[in-house]
Amino acid sequence: MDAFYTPRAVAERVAAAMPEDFSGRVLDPAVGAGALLSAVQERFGTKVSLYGIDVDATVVRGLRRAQPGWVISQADLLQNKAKTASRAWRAAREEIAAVVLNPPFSYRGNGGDRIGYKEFSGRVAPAMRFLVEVLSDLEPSVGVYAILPDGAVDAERHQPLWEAIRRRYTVSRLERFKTTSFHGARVSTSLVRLMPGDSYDQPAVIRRDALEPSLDGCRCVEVIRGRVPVHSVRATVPTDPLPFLHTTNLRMRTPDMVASAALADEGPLIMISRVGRWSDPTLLDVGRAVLSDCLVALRPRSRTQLDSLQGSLREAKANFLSAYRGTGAQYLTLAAIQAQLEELGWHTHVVKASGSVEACCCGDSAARECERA
DNA sequence: ACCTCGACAATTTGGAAACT
DNA sequence: AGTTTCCAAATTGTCGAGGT
Repeated sequence: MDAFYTPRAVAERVAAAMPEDFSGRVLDPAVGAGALLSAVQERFGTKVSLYGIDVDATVVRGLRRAQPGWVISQADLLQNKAKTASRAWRAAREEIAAVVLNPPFSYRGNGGDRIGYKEFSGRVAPAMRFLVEVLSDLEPSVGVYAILPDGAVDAERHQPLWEAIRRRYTVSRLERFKTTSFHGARVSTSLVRLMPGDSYDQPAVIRRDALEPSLDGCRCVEVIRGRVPVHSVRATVPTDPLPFLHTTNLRMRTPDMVASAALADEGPLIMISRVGRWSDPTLLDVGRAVLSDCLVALRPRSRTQLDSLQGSLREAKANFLSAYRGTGAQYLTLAAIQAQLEELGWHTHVVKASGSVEACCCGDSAARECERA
């Protein structure tokens, strides 16, 4: 299990987020060195009683010695039996005012544990599993204050779970911490508050499929996620070489690698970086090239559209900048790219990399425009 | 001869307490 | 702080056995 304990400065922000007149029981189910509870104690003094749980027996022993006034239990929060048997958890079930939480983030890839919470069921990152453990068994009257990796907050596959949580809690992201806030790691995290009571009066996110398609002339654009990882290009010498384009080439302009023509996409393409940071869209105006899996290419239908698409992208720069998400490296999902483009009045059509150019996806009247263009 | 199902392979896609 | 690499689950494609 990872042990990235909460730095003092972060813990203080968590305590500061709690209401001024707060009092009652506070539980930290992943207490570690006790930084969060210490900060709460410093702010609220004798108005609070403090409970902690940790899986690490050494940590628990140390904390019990250092804080004789706290109730500290040793248990694995993800083991139902051990959890429910622990003194701290039982006390919290009886009555709890607030839960403070800095769960383990440790996670790579798209996996995670399959969990259920109310109407949600699916795979989630460990941090979310910790949060759900709390929510499914405890009813903190004031709320939950959790430090979560941005990936857990923003990941597409966690949205149905957040939806289920929002039905019962008002969820707010109170603060984004600096990526350097945790010692020995660079990670994007946020302070998220869950207050009992649903948050459905908050402005809902506009769903893409709820938007009216704009049919004023053809504004079709194909969205292509590159499919070739850099390492696979380095490992092979193609017999039919075409330029290989990677995020590094967006600024350098001149491709410095080649890959097999079988993997190439037909131009003209406007390329944006899927992973990394937004840089001005780069136009590849002639011929074909192979796209790295860190790039997304936009392919409009005609030269006039090419210009107007570039204009749209320039205009929407700020929106694209804020659409990048992630705990570590920032990235755009295909859905996020589509949402941005649709907002600008483009019809998007995700097509496979190195496939053939597909038929126009507009409505009938606009399709005729396309053919003329 | 044709359809269905399931195992396995290949590709696609989101994502990373990362890397430089 | 900005960026690079490439992983692993999810999804899609395919192939053959067995049923109709």
